[in-house]
Amino acid sequence: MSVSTSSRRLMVQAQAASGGERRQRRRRRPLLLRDSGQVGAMSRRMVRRVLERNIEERYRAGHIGTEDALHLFDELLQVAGPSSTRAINCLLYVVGRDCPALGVSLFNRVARAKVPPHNVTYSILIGCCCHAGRLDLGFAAMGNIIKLGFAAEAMFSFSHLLRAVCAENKTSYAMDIALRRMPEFNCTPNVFSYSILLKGLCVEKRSQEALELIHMMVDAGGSCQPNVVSYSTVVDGLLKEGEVNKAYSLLCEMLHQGISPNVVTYSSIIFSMCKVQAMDKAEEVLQQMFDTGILPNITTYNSLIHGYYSSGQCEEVVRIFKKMSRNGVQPDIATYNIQMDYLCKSRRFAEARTIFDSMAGKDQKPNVTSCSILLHAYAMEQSFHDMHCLIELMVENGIAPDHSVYNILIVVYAKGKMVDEVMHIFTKMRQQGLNPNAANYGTVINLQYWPNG
DNA sequence: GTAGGGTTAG
Repeated sequence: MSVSTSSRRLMVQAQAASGGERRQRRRRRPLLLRDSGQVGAMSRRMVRRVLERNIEERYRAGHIGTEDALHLFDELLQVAGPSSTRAINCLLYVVGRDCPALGVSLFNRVARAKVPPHNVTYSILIGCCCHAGRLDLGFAAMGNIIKLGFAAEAMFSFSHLLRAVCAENKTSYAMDIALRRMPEFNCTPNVFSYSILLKGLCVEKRSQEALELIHMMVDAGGSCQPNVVSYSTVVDGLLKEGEVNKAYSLLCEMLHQGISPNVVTYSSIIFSMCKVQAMDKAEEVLQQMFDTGILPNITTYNSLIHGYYSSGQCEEVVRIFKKMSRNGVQPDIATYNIQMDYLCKSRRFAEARTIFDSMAGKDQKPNVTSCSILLHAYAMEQSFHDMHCLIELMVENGIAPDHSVYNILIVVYAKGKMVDEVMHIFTKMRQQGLNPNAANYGTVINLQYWPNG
């Protein structure tokens, strides 16, 4: 399957999403070439060089937004030549980061221009395909990389694919790609590739295999030794599966290798302790962090806040908030969501709504999780009017429903034996590119609802 | 241009 042909639908979607942006962009004056007469006066090559240098400098300084990148892309493509690859990569990366589907469509324009394909350009393209949920296009692009003879240097492209394959819970397949196929192309997996596999195994609750893989890395004794990310990933996986002793042994192995735990390692340990409401132990680890000069961040504090709420120790939550404030750590969206969830579970819906409404003012716009928490509360109360208003608010603010939101709606409709509505939810999910998950099917089965039964 | 920790549904 060729990328340019099979991504046509994606391009149409991207262009529709940008609201005919391209037409508007053409009408705007160029950012750098203020007078088209200048183009005639200066040589094409000189214009190109100025533009390329400007783009690269602004990119390095982090001064290019998506809109700017789109305008600069139009300008650069008019004069682009073989030297433009680096500047084009900067622009593709910026656009693809915000709107991956648009990144794919820009790549197709690059492919038609007189700019030779480059390994980095392809890796950005593959990243866009994967983020747009089009792994098929990502693999098609990898086919092109192999044909062009870039495979040996395609580490970044492989990383994108490995991550996307693992995200589909197909870590065994990702392992086959990394450990068998990549070496066949003389592309040896690096510590990033291994970390992706380790994380994939842990997510699939195969942390024992992750442990074996990390030991395999050590035993191989090559240049690809596990680092703090690899170890923290597996320690986290083991703890989440309740393998506390194995996690502790691995931490000792890490220290023995001369690798010190960092804020992520500590936060992961604190999270596991909070999860089982071992708050005293979590506080001991927190103190150990301070003693070793590693400062907790908002993720660390959120675990503690959640732990104290779950164990009904609200006064301790107040203490943690004060401690956070003293240490200059601001609450983030997850903090507010944890608070809202606690309030909703205590049936204090109005207070939860107050937090929800105040979030935007605190520069923390509610996300799909915030909406899901509130929607669930309304569903429990059978407040259909509030549910309806909240869904409208989500649409207005461009917050796409996720599995959780749909599940709440499935429960509501299934409880009311509203067969057509339940089927409609499943259809809507698929239209949005969301496959109903085990929880969604489980909901229907648990409610003894069966469309043809 | 690639990797790790926290919040929601059943």
